[in-house]
Amino acid sequence: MPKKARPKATKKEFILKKASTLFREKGFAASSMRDLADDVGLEAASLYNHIQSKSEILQEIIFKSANECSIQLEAINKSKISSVDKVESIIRFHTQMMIYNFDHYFVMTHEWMHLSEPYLTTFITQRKNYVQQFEEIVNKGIQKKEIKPILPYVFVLNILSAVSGLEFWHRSKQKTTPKQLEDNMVLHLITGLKLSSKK
Amino acid sequence: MPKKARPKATKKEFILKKASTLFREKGFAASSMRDLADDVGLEAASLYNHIQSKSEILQEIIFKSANECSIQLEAINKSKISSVDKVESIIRFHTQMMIYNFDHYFVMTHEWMHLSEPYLTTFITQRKNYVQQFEEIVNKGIQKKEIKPILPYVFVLNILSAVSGLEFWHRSKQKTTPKQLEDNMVLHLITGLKLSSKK
DNA sequence: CCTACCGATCGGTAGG
DNA sequence: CCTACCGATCGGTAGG
Repeated sequence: MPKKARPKATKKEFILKKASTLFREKGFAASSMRDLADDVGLEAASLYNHIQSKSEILQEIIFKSANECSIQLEAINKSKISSVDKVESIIRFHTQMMIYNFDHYFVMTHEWMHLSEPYLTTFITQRKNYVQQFEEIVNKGIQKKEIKPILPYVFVLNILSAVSGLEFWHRSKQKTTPKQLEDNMVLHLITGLKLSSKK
Repeated sequence: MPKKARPKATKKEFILKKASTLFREKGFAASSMRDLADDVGLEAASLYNHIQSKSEILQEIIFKSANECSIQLEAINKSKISSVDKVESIIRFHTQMMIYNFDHYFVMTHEWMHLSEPYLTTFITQRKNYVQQFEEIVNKGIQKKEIKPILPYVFVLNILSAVSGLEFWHRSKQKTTPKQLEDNMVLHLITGLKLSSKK
């Protein structure tokens, strides 16, 4: 018989999952540990056998998504495809994150400001690096005449926030498949709206 | 001598302005009335001579922006211009809202879920109508072959959330003029990213 | 994992 | 517009 079984990992993940849904719906500050305990099916005090603090929960939710984003961008950036195709890959990747890790992704994009130090600074730095790396891809595309001369950060921020706005879709009846959604995101954000470009 | 002077209107507006900045920075739930009182330069209790409750402040901030959006959309919709030009007008209008009424607009898009009833229901209904009206413009453009066959709500939500993502720009050094920003928003969201459309 | 409880802080009121 | 204060709720701990 081992000294300690460890069902904690599983239970902790369950708590994190419930917390990510709760934080998305009510926001971090308006969510109490008693709310969370109700969702999990425990008394509030019992949560502290699995997690250290309310802050820790937010940190784990946010950095799980943030690190995945960073890793994916790195991988896309290294691949030998055109700049436009890299941008397309990033749009598809973010759209998928939003669809399949909705709560985590949403909490990352909307609640990061409630991180405590030093995590807040870490996150801001990580995000800044992410945006710069993305901008660099756009810049190279402009130099190679693949991409029109647009302000790179406008394009980058438009994409990142357009994706996080898909919450509406997610809440709604989902009459569209994830694939359709992804294709339409690419269609709009890369080729624009106009049918003929006579102007 | 009149029975009552009325400096209240001015003071209340000052409180609302301070509150909109505070709510944008910390979120509604994490902002206390003591925080707000500090910013305004009063004791917390004294705020209640000018406003009725914390909820009321949020309501006034949000519906001021929401009503302005609804009125503007109505006006644009009635004007005799092409569908694409209507969409462009809406993009420019929202970008301007974000630039010049940053705090109010941001609080509307990020904190509306903290409205209490019946205001919450009113807001959700108003927003739904707004999106539907916008979608209708896109739909007509598709029928008239001005706009490519895209899912209208994808396009509409992309635009609305892209604008609210410009917070980053707003916080930054603003090396771009508002006019440049507006033009780039239109450039991206209407004509896309690609230089040549050979594909 | 629960009961019992802590000090701190919350939105808001009484009274002047 | 302030002092003084209210009941409620917060994140978290002690002890078993």
